[in-house]
Amino acid sequence: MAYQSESLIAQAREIREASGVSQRALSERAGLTQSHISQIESGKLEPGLSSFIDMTRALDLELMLVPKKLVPAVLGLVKAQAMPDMHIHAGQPNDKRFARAERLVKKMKHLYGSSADLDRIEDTIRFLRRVNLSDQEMQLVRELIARLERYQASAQAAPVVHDIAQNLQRLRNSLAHAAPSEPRPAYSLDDGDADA
Amino acid sequence: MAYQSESLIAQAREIREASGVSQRALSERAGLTQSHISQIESGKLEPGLSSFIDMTRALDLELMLVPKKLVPAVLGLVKAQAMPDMHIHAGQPNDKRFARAERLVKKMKHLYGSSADLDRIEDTIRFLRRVNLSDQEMQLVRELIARLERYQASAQAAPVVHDIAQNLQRLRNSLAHAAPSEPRPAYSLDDGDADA
DNA sequence: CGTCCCGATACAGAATAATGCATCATTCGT
DNA sequence: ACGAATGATGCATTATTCTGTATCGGGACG
Repeated sequence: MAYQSESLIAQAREIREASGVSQRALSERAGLTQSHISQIESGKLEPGLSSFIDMTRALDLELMLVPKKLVPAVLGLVKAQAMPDMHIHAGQPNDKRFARAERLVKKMKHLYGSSADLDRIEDTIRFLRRVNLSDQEMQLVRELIARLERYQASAQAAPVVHDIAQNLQRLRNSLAHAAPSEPRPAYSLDDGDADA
Repeated sequence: MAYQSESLIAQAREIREASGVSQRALSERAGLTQSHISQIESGKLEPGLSSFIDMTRALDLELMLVPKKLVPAVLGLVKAQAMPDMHIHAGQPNDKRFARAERLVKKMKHLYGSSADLDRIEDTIRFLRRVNLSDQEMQLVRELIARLERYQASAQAAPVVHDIAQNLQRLRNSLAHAAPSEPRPAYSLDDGDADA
C-alpha cells in the first residue's frame, strides 16, 4: 500500500534473492517469521522501522540517512562496488540453535526493555553464526546461550546477561583477528528512479 | 526501546533541529501529528517504516540501503558535504494550505489504497511548498487542491485525481527549470559508532 | 506579566503490525 | 514420481502504532 517504502523493500528483496537466501532463512536470522517477511515483500504489509532494519541487517545491509542532494553520488558508489561473486554464508547445522538464541534475545528485549548488553549479545550472535566455529568454540557458545535461557526470567538476570555479553564479545574479538577469507556480495542494488 | 533504529532516529532529530524545523512544522510537512513525532524522537514509540520515511523526506533526506562494507565510504561522502550555512525554507503563510492538502492525500491513500497518481500528487506538493510561488501559480495550486477536496469521496474520483496529478506535475516541471537559488544544508550528519 | 511557540504527555479509539501455526501450489533436484 | 524446500495465504490473538485532540511546563519576546 505504501508507496514510499516500496523501492526500499524491493531492493531488499532483490538482494535477498541474489544472495540465495530464502525467506525462511532470513526470517531466522532476522528474528521475524517467514509469514511476516512474505507479506512485507509482497507489499501486503508495511513493516515497522525496526523490523525492516532487522531484515536488512541480516542481509549485510545498512539503512542510512542521506541528504537528497547526494543520493546520486551514493548510488554511484554503491553500484560501482556491486560486482563480485560469492553469496552470503547460508545455513549450517548450528543455525537453528542460533536462531532460537536470537529469538530469545529479541523476546527479552521487548520484555524487559533493550539494554546495551542484550544488544551486544544480539549483534555478536549474528556475527558468530556466519563464522565456522571449532567444536570447542561452539561448545562455549552453547553454554552461554543455555545460561541465558536459564536466567532469562530471573530477577537477578542483569549481571548474568552482562557477563554473557562480555564472554560472547571476547570470543568474537578473538575470531575477528584470525578469521580467514569469507563470503562477499553478489547483488546489484539498483534503483527504479525516474524523476522529472 | 528498539536499539537498532535509535541511531537513525537520533540523526533525524539532530538534522531537524539543526535545520530549525519544529516538530509541529515537520509534522505538517510529513503528514503526521506532532504528538507522534515527539514520541518517536524520544524513543517512546517505534515508528513504522513509512512514517519514518515521511519524516526524513520532509527533511530533505533519503533513506538508503547500503552494503555494510561501504558504510564508511558513504559516511565520508556525507560528512564532507555537510558544511554550509542555510536552513530549510520554513513556514510561509501558505504552509497550512499545503499541510491540509498533504493530509488529505494521505487519508485518501489509505482509504482507497495508494495509486501512482496520489503518490505523484503527494510528492509534488512537497516540492511545491518549498518554492516561492507567484500569485498566479499559487492560485492554480489552490484550485487544484480544492478540486481534489471536492472529489475526494466521489465514485468518479480516479480520472479527476489523475488530471490533478498531471497538472501539478506540469507546474512542478515548469518551476524546476527557472528555479533560482534556494536553501541548503546545515546539519552535520554524524554517527555514534563504536565497534570492537 | 501576558503571549506565543516549543516539546512532552495523556488518553480514547481505530487501524495495523506481528506472532505463531498450518496449509497449499510450485519448483527443483534426484 | 517422490520428497524437500520455497513463497504465498489464512487465521486467531496480541501488541503496537497512529490519529485526534487537549493539556502542561518552560523558554523567549514584548
